[in-house]
Amino acid sequence: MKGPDFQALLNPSQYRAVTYAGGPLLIVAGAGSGKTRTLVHRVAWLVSQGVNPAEILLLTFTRKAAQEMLDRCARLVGPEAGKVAGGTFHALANLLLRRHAPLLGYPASFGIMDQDDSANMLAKLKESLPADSKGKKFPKKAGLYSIVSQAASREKSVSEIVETKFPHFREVKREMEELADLYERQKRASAVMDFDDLLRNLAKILGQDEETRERIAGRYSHVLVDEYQDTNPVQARIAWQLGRDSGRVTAVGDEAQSIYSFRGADYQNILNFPTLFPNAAVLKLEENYRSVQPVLAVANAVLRGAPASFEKNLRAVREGGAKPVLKDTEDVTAEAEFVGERIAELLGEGVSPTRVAVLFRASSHSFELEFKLIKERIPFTKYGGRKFMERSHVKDFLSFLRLAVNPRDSLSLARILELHEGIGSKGAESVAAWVGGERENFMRLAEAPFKGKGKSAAQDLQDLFGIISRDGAEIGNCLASVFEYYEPFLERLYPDDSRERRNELQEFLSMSQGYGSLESFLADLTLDPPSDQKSQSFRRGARQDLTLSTIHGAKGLEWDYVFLLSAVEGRFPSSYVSQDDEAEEERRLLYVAVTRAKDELYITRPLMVSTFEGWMDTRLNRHLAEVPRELFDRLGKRRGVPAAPGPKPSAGAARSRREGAMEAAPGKLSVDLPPREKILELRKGDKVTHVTFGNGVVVSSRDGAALVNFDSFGRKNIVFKHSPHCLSRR
DNA sequence: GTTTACGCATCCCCG
DNA sequence: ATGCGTAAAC
Repeated sequence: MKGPDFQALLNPSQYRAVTYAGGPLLIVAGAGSGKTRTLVHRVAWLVSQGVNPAEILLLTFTRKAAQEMLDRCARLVGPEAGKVAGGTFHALANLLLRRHAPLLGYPASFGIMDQDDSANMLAKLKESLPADSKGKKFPKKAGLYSIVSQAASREKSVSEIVETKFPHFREVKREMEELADLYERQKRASAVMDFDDLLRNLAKILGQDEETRERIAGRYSHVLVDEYQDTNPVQARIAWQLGRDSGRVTAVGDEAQSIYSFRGADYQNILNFPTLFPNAAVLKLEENYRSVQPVLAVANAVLRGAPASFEKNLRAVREGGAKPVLKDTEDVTAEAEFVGERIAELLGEGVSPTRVAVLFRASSHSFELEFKLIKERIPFTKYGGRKFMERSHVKDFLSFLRLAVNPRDSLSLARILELHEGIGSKGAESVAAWVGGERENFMRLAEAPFKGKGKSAAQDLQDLFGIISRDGAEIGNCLASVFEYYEPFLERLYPDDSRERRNELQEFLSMSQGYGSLESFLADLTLDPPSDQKSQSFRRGARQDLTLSTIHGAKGLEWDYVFLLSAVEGRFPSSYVSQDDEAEEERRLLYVAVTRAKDELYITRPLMVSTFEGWMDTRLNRHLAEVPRELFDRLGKRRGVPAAPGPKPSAGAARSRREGAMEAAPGKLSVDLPPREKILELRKGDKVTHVTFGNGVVVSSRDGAALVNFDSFGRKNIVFKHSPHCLSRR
């Protein structure tokens, strides 16, 4: 087969990597060095060399990334590239386990739990721990999940994780072990796997059954792994199990961009690649095509203080360009003003919104900006939220479907039962226990020990499941039946916005088009959840908008103009950071953020932020503080700025508090809290007026916020410490 | 003993 | 807005 002229399309180091014909290969690719390009061309090159595309396995971080790469491949070598097996480790595991899970005693129709499910199961199991552990300080459910999952994905014991990562929960180490044990058992009894199980169980099969391993590994003559720095030890093991026979393994990554340790990723993986695969070649890509030199200078300065690794030396190919701007603003409102204004300016100059992105550490950091953008009527799309699948009506709805596929899924059963009036957690538990994970029992649910008011649910449920868990039931019919059954619950549970929620559920009908089985539809929904529909303001054509994204969500992407919000201690790095390794991860995160920018980079720093304790002075992000000041253009360095002019109606209220401008230089700054009496002090029963909601009565209040029962809007929580003028006593 | 209602705190990144 | 813990209602 004749392929494209690779030599002409690539620089010499990329070309070497693309056409490397030996054994294991590690491509250490600095930010913007054409990593994806190289990987895409390598796949294309393999195909052009006559390798059967179906024998190429391309493992990526997200499903979308795989799809995009294969599309690009197809443009190089034709539709053949579509036969390449591409996807995430989890998707691969799902695929293989559907066939091989019975080796581990799982039915092929096992369910998949998302993080929320896992956390809920753990929280429920916590209740059943022996009595002597009651009263001790336990992690909350998110913490439970984090501990158990980190243990699984790092191949460590729960005790070890507690000792090293959660030392403050050392007293309940034994209980955590016990809990993890119960969790394993319940998952098995329910025939469900969590995200870690998918990987672990695949690794287990590949490890314990040599014949199966050889057969599976034999299917793939070439294995390529993208974003290798964000693999966890189990994933590295899988790569090894699949690739060690042929030795034809290519890993691509950049240890400086490893930002997923909270998920068990370990950048040691990439450092250890040459050990895992002896005689691996290590090739580096060090030319940066993306950013102008001044942006890269900041990026390199951020990395300077990092522990040594592969010693890359990133060189900017592009010359010229402006220094990144480091902008001090009074507070987050002023920050949003500044960013919003600058974006409006850019768009006014004719810059396409798709060339602009705003990045931040945490989703909530963009709230003020979202306000501002809506006010300015600038459409944006926010990435990084995955709320949709977490909404309770979505979980309710999916529980029906899961149960239809997998009658052993007692968690889903309990969730459904508890929807009904008169059935609470105890009632649900006793019914679930009666079913005992037996399909026959499940199919005659009406005979289960329902009590009191709950009895009326029994027959209806049995009828429903009689329809939807029949073999060969049409997906569309199943969805419609569940929809019909669930609709009355929507009305009862969410009287305020049942319409909207109904519409969201309706989306499932179209989403399910093209799926052959309910099982594969559910697996896809869990492994590749649709993003939050509500976060897309003005809901217009998909990729037309300005991008708002978490830094994590911006991984691998680039824009001409990049804004980074709130680069201050407590927000970024987040206040969670306590250990050195966590701080180092924040450094890499900053590096990722900075290297997303091609032409212009703006970093903003609100000098004050409000926390639950009140207004606090901020310090610059510690890693930015290490960067020589002369590498930045320092706009708005507030030296002797006069007091803000008189009381402006809106933002002025927050602003005028800070009369006597702050010096931006580091050091101790006086906390400039507003005089006490300026904050409205409210108590229960006070009559108030709100600019938007009109008259109401205070139900309860704490510092700077109040729950108010409005005459015509009902109950609302008003946080007025940011905007005191909104609410007044009458 | 269970369920439900209500007040209260919390709200980071993701397959 | 959502979820958790506690108090009132069933």
